Amino acid sequence: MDQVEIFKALSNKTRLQILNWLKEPAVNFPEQLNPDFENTGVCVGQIQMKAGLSQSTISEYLSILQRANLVTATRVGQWTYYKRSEEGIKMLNKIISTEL
Amino acid sequence: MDQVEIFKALSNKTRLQILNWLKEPAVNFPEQLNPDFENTGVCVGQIQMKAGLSQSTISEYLSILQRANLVTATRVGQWTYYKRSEEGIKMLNKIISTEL
DNA sequence: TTGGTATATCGGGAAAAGTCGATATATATT
DNA sequence: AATATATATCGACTTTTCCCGATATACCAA
Repeated sequence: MDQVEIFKALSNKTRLQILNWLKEPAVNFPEQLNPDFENTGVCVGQIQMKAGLSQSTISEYLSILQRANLVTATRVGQWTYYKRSEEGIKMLNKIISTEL
Repeated sequence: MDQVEIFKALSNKTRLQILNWLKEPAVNFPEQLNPDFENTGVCVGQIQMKAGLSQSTISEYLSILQRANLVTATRVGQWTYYKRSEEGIKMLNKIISTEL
């Protein structure tokens, strides 16, 4: 993954917020229906409602974050659950402290 | 300073390269004339030549990096010397490990 | 299989970023 | 004061990003 792409993914207020919200799903998405969402993540619709942007935009943003390895996606039935990729974020930390 | 602006500053290959080159000025800018450049930094012209983009573009890029607190500038005579702001970069590390 | 819901993808218009050449400004030299 | 050099700023054009609505796809339930 290209460093530039990672930083581009982070160059947007909404995408940074999403990453932050996913730190504490239970706090930020109290209306979550999926009982296992702490493990699986939060579905697109919930994130979209909280962000207040269109469905297509949020879907797009989530895939940008995914391509940058900042989140992972799990499809369960008709829902796609997204959660932070702590591994990818750790990698980013390493990049910044060594390569930057 | 807005986080988004910092990440935008880093979302460009040339700007990332500049930041890297400035880690080792003596290695990357051997034709440097200023005898004190290890302290003061490297002047715009040298960076421009190495990057191979126009003078105006590099001047612009350096001020983008400066606004993001990733480099500092010192004017000496007709030259402006730029160097990494290790402090700003440390701050970025903190942002990423705590706020992201 | 028909319809309903969740997400992804496509096409597009507006705004921002990339990049240039030309010009302006600041400084130094004569 | 006149000229030369280094850098900054301006105006313009192209490419990319932002964000939308419309449509397609995937899955589920009756």
